[in-house]
Amino acid sequence: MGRRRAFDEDEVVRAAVGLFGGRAYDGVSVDDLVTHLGLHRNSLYKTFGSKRGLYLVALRRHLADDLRPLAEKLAAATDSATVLRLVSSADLGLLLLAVVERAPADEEVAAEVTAALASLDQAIADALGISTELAAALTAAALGLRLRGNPDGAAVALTQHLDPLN
Amino acid sequence: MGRRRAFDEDEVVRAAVGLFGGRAYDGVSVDDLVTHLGLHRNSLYKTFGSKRGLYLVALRRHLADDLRPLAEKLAAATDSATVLRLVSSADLGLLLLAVVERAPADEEVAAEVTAALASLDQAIADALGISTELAAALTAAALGLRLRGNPDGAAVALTQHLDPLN
DNA sequence: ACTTTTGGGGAACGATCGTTCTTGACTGAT
DNA sequence: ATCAGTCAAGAACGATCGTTCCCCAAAAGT
Repeated sequence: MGRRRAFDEDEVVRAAVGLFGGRAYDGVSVDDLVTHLGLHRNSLYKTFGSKRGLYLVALRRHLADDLRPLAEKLAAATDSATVLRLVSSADLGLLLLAVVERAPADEEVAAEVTAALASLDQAIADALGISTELAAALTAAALGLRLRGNPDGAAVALTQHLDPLN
Repeated sequence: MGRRRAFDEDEVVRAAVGLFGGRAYDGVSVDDLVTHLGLHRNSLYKTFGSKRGLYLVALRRHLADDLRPLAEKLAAATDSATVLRLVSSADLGLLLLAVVERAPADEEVAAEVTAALASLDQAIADALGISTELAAALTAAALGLRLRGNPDGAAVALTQHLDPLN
């Protein structure tokens, strides 16, 4: 019973991932969300409870859609060059912003991204047969490269000076 | 002529570095600034023009006070382990936030942090006698470690698998 | 002593923030 | 045909945002 929704919840969440991944949490207003996601204010609050609620759903979706596939691709990697290339070129804008900007202010976000990064570390450690410490360092290095916009040759130069590791 | 200031501009800017380095730009309100910096609203606007003006001054001060000394310490470094340790343990909270959160929205901030990171790269390249590409990768890796809160053993594990480089 | 200049105190501005309310349109079940 | 329940449209809420105004206090120059 009742009227049918005029918006697709999946599309809305994906679009929210794009918006929140592009600028800071406080830089995205509810007006922005309503305008760009194509749903009404009421529907937003009915469906997600609050702006933060939508953000959390978008973050989890980002991790499920963009991070899990990355971890699966990493499982097939056999050297650190591939790992660095895969991680630093992945679409992880929202994760990066979440780590730097939201996690310090929102412990639910902090728990989410900590677990996500840990699973990334584990995937790398398993794929290359290395320690989780070293895997965590590789993840960190890749995120750092991503953060700097992958300066030309940096990733290549780094892997050229890394041991075969495994 | 005129009345003397009841606040120390240096102290105010340093305190602003601390505030802006602790949470996102939009997460620091003018009320927060006025309360924690110990100067009046009027004085803030008289002295710095706007919240953004104070932010820019604080950012430049952060780079001058915290990044330049780091570059000087780096000049004495002879191996990548020292570089990673120095950079990843430096107090670069504001720089990190600026890169991830403000630079995409404020091109003056973007120019500032790009130049700062480039000078860091150059200092590392000069100290170790390596290419700027590799130095940029080291900077990125150190920032990534810093971003993850320097997980135990990660930096050590990474350097153990790096060539002597030079 | 008087003027001039600058800084601090505090209220207030319009704009925008996230959120909620009211109303009416739509649709499936009775 | 009627009812119950969901959604959309849009105005409006109080709170907070960055910024400005007015007034008086304090100190330097004449």
